[in-house]
Amino acid sequence: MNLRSPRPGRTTARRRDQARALFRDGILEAAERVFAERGVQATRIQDIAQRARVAVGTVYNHFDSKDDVLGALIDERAQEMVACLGRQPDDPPAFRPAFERRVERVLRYADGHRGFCALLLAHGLGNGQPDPGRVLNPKARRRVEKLRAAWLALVDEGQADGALAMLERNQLASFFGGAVRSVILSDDFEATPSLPELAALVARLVLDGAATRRAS
Amino acid sequence: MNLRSPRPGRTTARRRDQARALFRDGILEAAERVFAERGVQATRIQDIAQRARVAVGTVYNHFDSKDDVLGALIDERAQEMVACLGRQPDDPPAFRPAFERRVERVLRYADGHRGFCALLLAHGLGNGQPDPGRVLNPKARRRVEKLRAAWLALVDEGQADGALAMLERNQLASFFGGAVRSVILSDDFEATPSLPELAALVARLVLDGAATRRAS
Amino acid sequence: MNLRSPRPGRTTARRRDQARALFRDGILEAAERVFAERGVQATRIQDIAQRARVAVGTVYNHFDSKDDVLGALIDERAQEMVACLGRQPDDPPAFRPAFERRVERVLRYADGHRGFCALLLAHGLGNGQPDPGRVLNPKARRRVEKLRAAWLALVDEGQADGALAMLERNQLASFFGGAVRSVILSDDFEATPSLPELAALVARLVLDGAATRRAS
Amino acid sequence: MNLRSPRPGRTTARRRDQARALFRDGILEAAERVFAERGVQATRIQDIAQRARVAVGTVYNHFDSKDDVLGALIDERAQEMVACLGRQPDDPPAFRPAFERRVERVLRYADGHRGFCALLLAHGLGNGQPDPGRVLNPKARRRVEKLRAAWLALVDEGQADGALAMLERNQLASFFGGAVRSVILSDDFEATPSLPELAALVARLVLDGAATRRAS
DNA sequence: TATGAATGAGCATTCATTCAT
DNA sequence: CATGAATGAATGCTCATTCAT
Repeated sequence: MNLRSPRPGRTTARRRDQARALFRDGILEAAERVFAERGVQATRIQDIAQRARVAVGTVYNHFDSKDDVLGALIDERAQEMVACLGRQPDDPPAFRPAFERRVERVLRYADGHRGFCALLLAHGLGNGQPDPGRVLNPKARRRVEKLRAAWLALVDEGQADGALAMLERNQLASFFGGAVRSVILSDDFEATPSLPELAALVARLVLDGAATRRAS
Repeated sequence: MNLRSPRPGRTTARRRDQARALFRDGILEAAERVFAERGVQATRIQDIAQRARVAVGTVYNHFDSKDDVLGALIDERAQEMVACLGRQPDDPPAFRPAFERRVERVLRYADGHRGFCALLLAHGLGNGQPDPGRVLNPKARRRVEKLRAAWLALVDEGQADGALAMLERNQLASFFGGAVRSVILSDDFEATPSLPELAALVARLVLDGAATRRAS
Repeated sequence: MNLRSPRPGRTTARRRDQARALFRDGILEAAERVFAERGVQATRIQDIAQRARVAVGTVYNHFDSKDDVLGALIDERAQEMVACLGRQPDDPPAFRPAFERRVERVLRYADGHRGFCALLLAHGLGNGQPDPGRVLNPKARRRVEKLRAAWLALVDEGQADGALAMLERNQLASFFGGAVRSVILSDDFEATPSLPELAALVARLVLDGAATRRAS
Repeated sequence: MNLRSPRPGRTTARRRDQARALFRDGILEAAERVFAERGVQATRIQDIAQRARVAVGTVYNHFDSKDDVLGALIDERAQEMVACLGRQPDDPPAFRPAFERRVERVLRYADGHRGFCALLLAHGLGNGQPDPGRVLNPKARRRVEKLRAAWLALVDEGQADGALAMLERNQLASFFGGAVRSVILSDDFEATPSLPELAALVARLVLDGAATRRAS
């Protein structure tokens, strides 16, 4: 029963795994685009397959179901966004400039994945609220908790630093996430030349508010 | 063929119109709930009909299609929200307290229609951004422009008053809308005892920011 | 239980019957038009009602069902066509000129009811064949047997007269009916100025054939 | 993503195409029967699928819609009927015997597809008249123009040959088509033993008429 | 009796998923 | 493993018929 194909050598196996990964990534990338264009529910597996230049069956060779594709996509992308949001070694020590840098990284990431971010944030994922409309299955929802946690960690850091008012941390996290979401979704986002400037704007709005600064 | 029996008296006609309106409102209310629970796409006409204790065909006697139900719902509810957002005669003259009052009205409205607000805002309608995922048809999208306009009007008022910084008005409108959305969607929303307090929180965050106020 | 409305006098009753008949005829006339325009199956009761400027329920006050409307229509119109087809007192005694007169009457009738004739004949009713497609219910089919019988009677008469070859009578009846049907449905029918000429053409084709007459 | 496995060999591809064609033909054949039995409008896609021993979805893998099935059916069958109607190499040179042969071929074809012919001719397609009742969509109607053209060509041929009287060609084509239709639909059609005899009858009726031949 | 809104069975069509090749 | 046609449950919408007014 096992005579037919001698166990492939390491090299062969690795090559095969690479091929698998290529297919998988291709499908995810295609899914990201089509989801962004048409919306999750309106996207048919066939659309994803076509965009990935792959047969329908192939999608099912790599994912269990349509929901699984979405789950994997969120999983992967959320992880990347969490990385952007986290403090990095060369970030300035003070909260505010570090905050700007982190927001800037998020914006830069969103620049290449606006479609995904639109979806992710439109579903309330950007700030951890419940998912209105249950578009996501429970599995996928659990996966975005990491993102919510990242926002909370940021808030905690700011409060520990003394830079943020001691308001309820969930409220603050939502407020921050919502502000970033607003900017990403704004029509100006694509047109704006400078990401650092945009990050500074977010920081100013979020930290100092929109009111005119009282003299004195 | 024009042998019609004498047209029904005014009273009869009025009563019939009232019955019509009752059915229509019942369907809309049912739709609002089911949409909120299951999401627009996942909601079947039959679900709406069942919830409204009405036959499927009856839904189609009052609306052209599923999309039309959503459109009418948005139309009606958006109008109400716009009314909340507008300045009213007995609002205080100064911008900030008036702003709090207006936000409070929005929150109070959202309290009874959280499902709708979740949907409306989840689709980016709260601040006029493009609709990621095309869940709404163009007709419905046009209808929420009124809501966007209401936010813009509020911003303009604040800037004219000198209370708001002269930042880009679209950005500010998005920022305000996003903040309110965050609060409404937050888990704490239902638990919170006092709407005025919540409105004050929103106003503080949005106008003064989340940073600790520097002494001096 | 019967005190309420004293039995109406004869005059009242007659007037009411007249009104009933008006409604009934109006509906039938409307049905004839709509059936002809859209086809039987594609016609909705509501279409008939609208055309008759009557409520849907009214149609059901006069007919049992959609099929019943069609049945009554066929019944009435077939009777009229049978009358056209029958020999009348002032028809010439010889078969051929009488035949022309009878065909002319049919054509004249069809001129005002082309829609009905198209339908009737399209369903094989003009010459008694079975109804391909079972568009008609058995009841209605039985009703058009009268029309088939009229054609057969005409054939019998011709054969008794010695004017028609002794071919199978059903075949001949179908042949005659088909020829008339062809003319009625032809695009030229409406354009043709003279009905007698057209009747003569039918007679010539049907009796003498389309071949060039051999000199001799 | 273009990592396709080597495309299947020619043999495989051909076999697959054959399978496709088998399904398609099976569906068309099933449709022909069910359409004939129940009528086009009364036939549900599910009926066709069941008769073809195929799933509903499979019908839609081969055709766009119910109308498309009818269109394809007409397209295919009309083409075959046109072939029967056309002059063939070994047809006798003289018009009348050739005409008989051609009619005989049509009758022979109709013998195996009486259902289709009933439908086709019931819709006035046998001789090009307008379609009473709009049962066919425009696409399908265009497809039967070929059949009408074939009848017209036959008439032209006969007139050029001097065998047919110089009556209006459309009228003659309708007359010929109607006569053949009458025979096919007649109850005797199935019972008749000899197709050549039937063809001769049609020819006699159509060319020489039904009148008794006057002695000299 | 006329009216017209309510009803719900019925049907065309879609699309996630399977599986033979 | 890739492929893509087959599958059939699911769903939006229609329309003949009923019935309270």
